[in-house]
Amino acid sequence: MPSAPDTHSLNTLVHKLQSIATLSDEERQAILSLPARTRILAPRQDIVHDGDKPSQCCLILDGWTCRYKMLSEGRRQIFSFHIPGDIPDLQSLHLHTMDHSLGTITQATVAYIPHESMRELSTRFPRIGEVLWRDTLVDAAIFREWMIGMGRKSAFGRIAHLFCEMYLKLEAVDLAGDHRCPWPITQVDLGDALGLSNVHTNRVLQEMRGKGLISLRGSTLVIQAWDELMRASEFDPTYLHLEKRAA
Amino acid sequence: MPSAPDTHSLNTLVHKLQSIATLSDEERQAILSLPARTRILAPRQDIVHDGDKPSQCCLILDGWTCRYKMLSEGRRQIFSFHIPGDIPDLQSLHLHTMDHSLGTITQATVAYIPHESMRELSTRFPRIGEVLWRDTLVDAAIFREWMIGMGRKSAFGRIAHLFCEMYLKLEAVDLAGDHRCPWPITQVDLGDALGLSNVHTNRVLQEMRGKGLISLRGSTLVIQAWDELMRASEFDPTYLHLEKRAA
DNA sequence: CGGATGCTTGATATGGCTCAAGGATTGTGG
DNA sequence: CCACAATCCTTGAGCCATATCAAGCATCCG
Repeated sequence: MPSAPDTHSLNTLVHKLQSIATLSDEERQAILSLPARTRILAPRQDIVHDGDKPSQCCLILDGWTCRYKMLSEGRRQIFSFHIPGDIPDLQSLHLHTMDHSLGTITQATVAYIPHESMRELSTRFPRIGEVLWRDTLVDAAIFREWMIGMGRKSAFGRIAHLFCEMYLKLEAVDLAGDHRCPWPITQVDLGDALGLSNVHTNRVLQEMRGKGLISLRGSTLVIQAWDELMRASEFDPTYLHLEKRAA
Repeated sequence: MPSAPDTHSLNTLVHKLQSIATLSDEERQAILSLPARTRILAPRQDIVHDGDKPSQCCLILDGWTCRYKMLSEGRRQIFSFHIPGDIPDLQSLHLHTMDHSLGTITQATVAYIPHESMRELSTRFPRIGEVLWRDTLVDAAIFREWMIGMGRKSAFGRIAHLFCEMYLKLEAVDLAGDHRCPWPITQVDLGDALGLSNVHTNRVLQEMRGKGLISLRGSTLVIQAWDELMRASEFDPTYLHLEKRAA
């Protein structure tokens, strides 16, 4: 019996999970046979809204999404950016009411997987349950790292740190390499993620460009001075808990 | 066969888990038969250190602890405060290297439970595994809420929000009531948790006292104006995902 | 009673915010 | 392929919330 072709949409998930853990052939097959309904969503569109009680989770196949919460007077906090392979609302499996929203940044292709199927899978293959749990724990580790930035780092350090983080996350699922990656995040989004105003975000980015540390044009980020950005932002990738590191 | 007396140290855990989920008698019994080695630790002492690879987790029976990370030049970020019933390093079950430290705030009594026993328990009682997973998800929800504070709220709002949060967490395990709770957190700790200097923390606390919103003396916090603090900090307890709410 | 720890105060400095406007890109419909 | 709208980026000026530095005071505990 031939295995599913590499274009199978759930391969995206297998690939991602293998970046943070090891799976057996049997487990891989089990994941690939999950039921999934695929949809294409426009940019800046909500997938799940604060207060919802979802009965499915959402696997990102293409495009970027973010989790965020709106406050009074139009203030917004973005908690995380998500890329293909991520299940940004995996937590809804065990926290039944959403305490924040999930929306697209770019146009995005997503696969909806019923909670019921995820639960069955975790019961039949406890190891997969553990890996999914692990994924939500890595999410939490990233939250903590953002807290360090917002609590104790300069705007420069926060932005540099996020560049390093997203680059490694993209690289782990083969969406980046050579210190170059897609960057569809606007300066307003970036500010809302890092607790900065758009004006200040803009000025720091110009400083980075001026010093030749990065180039950021046409939705592509090039990290020209990786070591310098890492040093300046006190970036240590341990918290990403990546299992396999690129060469 | 009589059930374990209420003084059984693992009752602390059962009590806490029942504040965020429902357990059957059988599950309760299974938790109570976990093996645990109990120790008393001095204040300001590390329990697990950044970089460790623990083989057990640590249930708080008495006292307060916090998770934190040290940065260059003595800067520190505290990620969370933990109280009796919490297992602050539960994540080490699936993230094998600690990316931060766990230490005591006050003198504390802790019970060490081997990872192996936790894994067995989760396998024999998948429902308990789910509840533990859920607990780590609530942790992450609290991280997100702190991110909102540090990214988008004033010092006043952050402190007020933390007061509301800790009061409800303590109340959920019967350690607070009547808008009064223990508060062993120094002003330096509070600043390190919320991304503030100790000087500014002090001034905001005085403002709160001056306005008659709180009283904070001798390690006891009294929230005199609950509604006002909730309003000013945009506090909405949904993110704590408490199952049973006090009357 | 003395040392340690934590709290309070004043003075000064600054990183980042707000407001406001103009310029550059990008995507879209004709 | 152009024109226009929408979105995003950039710039300047002024200000404020919070940081830093430095010292003295209060409280707790052995």
